[in-house]
Amino acid sequence: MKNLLSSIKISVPEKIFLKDPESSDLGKRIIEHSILLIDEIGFDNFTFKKLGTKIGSNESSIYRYFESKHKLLLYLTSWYWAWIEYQLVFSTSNIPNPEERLLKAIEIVTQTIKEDYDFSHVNEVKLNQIIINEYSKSYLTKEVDSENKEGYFEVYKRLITRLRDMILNINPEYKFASSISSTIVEGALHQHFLKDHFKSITDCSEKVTPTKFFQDLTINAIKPK
Amino acid sequence: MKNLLSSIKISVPEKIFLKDPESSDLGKRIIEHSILLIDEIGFDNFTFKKLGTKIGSNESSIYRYFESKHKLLLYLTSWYWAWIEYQLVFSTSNIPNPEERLLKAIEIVTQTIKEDYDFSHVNEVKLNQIIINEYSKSYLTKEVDSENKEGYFEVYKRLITRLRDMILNINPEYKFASSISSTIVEGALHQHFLKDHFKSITDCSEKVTPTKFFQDLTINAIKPK
DNA sequence: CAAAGGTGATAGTATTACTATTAAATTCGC
DNA sequence: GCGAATTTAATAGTAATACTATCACCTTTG
Repeated sequence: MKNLLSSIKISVPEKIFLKDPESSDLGKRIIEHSILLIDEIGFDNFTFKKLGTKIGSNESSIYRYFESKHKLLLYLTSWYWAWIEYQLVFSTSNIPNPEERLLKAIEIVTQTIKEDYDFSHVNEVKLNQIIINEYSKSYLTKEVDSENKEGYFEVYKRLITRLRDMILNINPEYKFASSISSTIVEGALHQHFLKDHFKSITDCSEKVTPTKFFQDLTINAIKPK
Repeated sequence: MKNLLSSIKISVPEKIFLKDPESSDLGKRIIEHSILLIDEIGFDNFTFKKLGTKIGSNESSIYRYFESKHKLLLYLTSWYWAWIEYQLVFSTSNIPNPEERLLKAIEIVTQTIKEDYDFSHVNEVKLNQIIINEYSKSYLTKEVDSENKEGYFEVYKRLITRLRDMILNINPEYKFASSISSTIVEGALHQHFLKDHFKSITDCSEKVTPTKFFQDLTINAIKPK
């Protein structure tokens, strides 16, 4: 898996960046260190000036790649979901049993990333933490609708659509296939957050994973009555 | 209901404010118009200066009530959840059947507020919209843990605990009572957001409510096998 | 070898999220 | 009803943010 992943290129909607960060050394350093810095100080406290200092480069140079820190967040989140989508497609394609396939898919979208896949300059463990802590901020804005039209959330929506199709494949009569899919993906991030900060309102922990919870929930919900 | 609600006082953790906004005319205007303004321009674009202009008062006067706009958001969200909790307790107390009671509780926490209850100076319809669009921002910060210790999220956690207890009352063996409760509350906000901005990944609409989805989901999940 | 593109350095702007100080208005205790 | 205390308003000021603009240098490429 590791080797295969290192050789493919994750593709992110082009309009998100001004200049493709994959196209230069500076661009890759921006991605690499923005992940480390956002994980460290949080997106709210993150600035291009601080990032410039970290990578020994200039604020103005970073603006040549991303027109704002918000666009950089959109880039990182799109990259993450594209990476998850790749894993999902790859690891479910050879499972013939629809229920088994769905369980695997739920595992992929709800698990904590524990291992750094060393996908070039991206630290996936820390990126996963950023998604848990900051993903909502990428769409909870007054500009969602226009940014959605620009296609900035395509990857995320496509991932949820794939999950939905696997559910409908098991039970085409289930009325809430889209809603349960979006609930699984968003809800898993939330449960991960709760187990780190609000333990009293989750059953999830190191032993009981969000994966188990959502697998159980989904199987019971979609079974024909 | 309306009359009853107008006569009780919703109580918010004291440490959230510097001076109780309920204690003065200016305080009430701050609450009233902050709801209108945040709903209008979004929390990110909201400033005390703009609010001051709206209410014909001064920025510095608002700082006497709240030490930051973040604290004001915590106040509004605590107020909202306390109000929901009150409705929950009130409207389930006389339902003897545990399953019926749970279904009612899910209805309360997942419904859209469509009617302005005219609870003094609070516009509940717009406050509900603010919760949908901004609630996550109140806890997705680097300061969650210390603010949690201060008790700023008590009301929210208590509400989820109440839901959990109703579920355990039906099936004490169900392993994920806390997780499903937090998923219902958070997930309902998310589904409301999706139906307004990302229609393709939800089944919810004007006709199919998040309430129906979560009632169906929960009943199937918690039934003893 | 010259032109083009990429990067770095510096400066500047409007706005934000506050703090501090003082003055004016209002309310309260007696 | 008056003086004291509290509340509010007005002004000014600060450090940081989220950029934009300009220019110089350095490298790559045709």
